[in-house]
Amino acid sequence: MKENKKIPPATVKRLPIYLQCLDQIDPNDIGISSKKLAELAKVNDAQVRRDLSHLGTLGTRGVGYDISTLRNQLQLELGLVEGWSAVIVGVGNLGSALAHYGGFKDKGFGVVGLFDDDPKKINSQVAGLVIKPLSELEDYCNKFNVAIGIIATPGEFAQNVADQLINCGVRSILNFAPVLLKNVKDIQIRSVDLSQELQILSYYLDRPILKAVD
Amino acid sequence: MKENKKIPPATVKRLPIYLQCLDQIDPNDIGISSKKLAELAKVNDAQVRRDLSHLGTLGTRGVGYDISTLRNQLQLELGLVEGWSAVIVGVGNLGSALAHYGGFKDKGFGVVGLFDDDPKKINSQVAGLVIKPLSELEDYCNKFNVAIGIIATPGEFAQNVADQLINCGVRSILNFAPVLLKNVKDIQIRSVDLSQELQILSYYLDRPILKAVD
DNA sequence: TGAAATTGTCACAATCATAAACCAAATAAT
DNA sequence: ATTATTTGGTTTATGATTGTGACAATTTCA
Repeated sequence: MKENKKIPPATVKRLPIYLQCLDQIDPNDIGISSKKLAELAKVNDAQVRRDLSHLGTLGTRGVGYDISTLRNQLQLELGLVEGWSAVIVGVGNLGSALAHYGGFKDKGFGVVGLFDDDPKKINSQVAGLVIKPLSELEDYCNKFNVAIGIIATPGEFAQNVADQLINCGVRSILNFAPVLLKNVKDIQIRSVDLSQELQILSYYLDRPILKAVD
Repeated sequence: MKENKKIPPATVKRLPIYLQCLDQIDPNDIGISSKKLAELAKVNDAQVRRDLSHLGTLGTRGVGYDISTLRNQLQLELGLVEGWSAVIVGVGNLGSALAHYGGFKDKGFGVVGLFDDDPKKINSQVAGLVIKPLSELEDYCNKFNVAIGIIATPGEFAQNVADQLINCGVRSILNFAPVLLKNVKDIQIRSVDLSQELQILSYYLDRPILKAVD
């Protein structure tokens, strides 16, 4: 399949999973079959082949996929080689946890700034970064060319923070506040609502026969 | 639509959103139309009506939905009135943040225990709870009839912890560790992988024309 | 009574997952 | 070297799930 074609959203969501699976296999292995990868990723093997075919012709018939080629291609397709910079706004418990989270750096993201408007927090350090007031957000975003804003404020401030981020040129937002942010053209927003996840689990708790998805 | 029928997963995922939207509207309002609710939830209004029709005939033609009835029905359907108990395993930065997170209690979930095997953490307090070693997990689960386990350990321990939780009778798991947990029959598992969310955003950063979904 | 508002539901279109059929490459056997 | 076999990529087909437009049915209000 051609590489310039649009990749279906359902596939995009699985690409990071495949990447994760590659990190879990024996580092001595040099190749992997779609069947094996499907097993690790817990999806159908036909799905794996089809998903990967969107990235170009990566596999070798009769052999499988070369692991390092596959990893490179996944990273390339996902833009993980771009070294995107991120800021975290709201340095409470969750924001602080996110600042310490090593998984971001591993995947090529750099948290370059922490912001909070609580005077008690400003100028204190978390995870090696000094917390700044939001008034300095714009300078930071320009200086570091920040592409991603992570919102970990209480719900009531989230929309305002999002507006400010967008205003500063941030094009993608990962929102942990329990509110639905306004949709803005050309701005990517993903929300993670911890309590919603529990609620979905709760639904299926009452109905043990059914299976949750996604 | 009949109430005993299976609700499509895509709908189940939206029910908590509708509930969230109800909390955002003027407390003096007594009713709401599908159009208004759709606007708040950022979905199509036909979708709202169809989703809600799965809960029974709640609305009144020509009028709309009674807010308190709707809220009650959503809470009932999602099992939020059951008062499920949860434990958090892994009290690092993220686990600690989750322990402090108020959104769980608001929705009827109670965090009744924190567990960690780091000797330095055991017996210290976080969010009013004393951290216990995993050896006490089973007693706790029996005593409090724990239904939900929240895993916030590093990836390498997650599968082991999940096995232990299941062994202790926990039927639902919310996993924050960056690993895919084994699928077990009759056990509900949802995973939230922070770095994966960023990776999906990253894909669309390179392609500003497309829009991320979900 | 008639017009406006709004629901519940059907029908259709789009997306998606899975299975099947087919084809290409590599390896093993002769 | 040739052929058979295995592996697996690619394409097509099929069925399931999902989202959305349309509209009859019901209620309110003037």
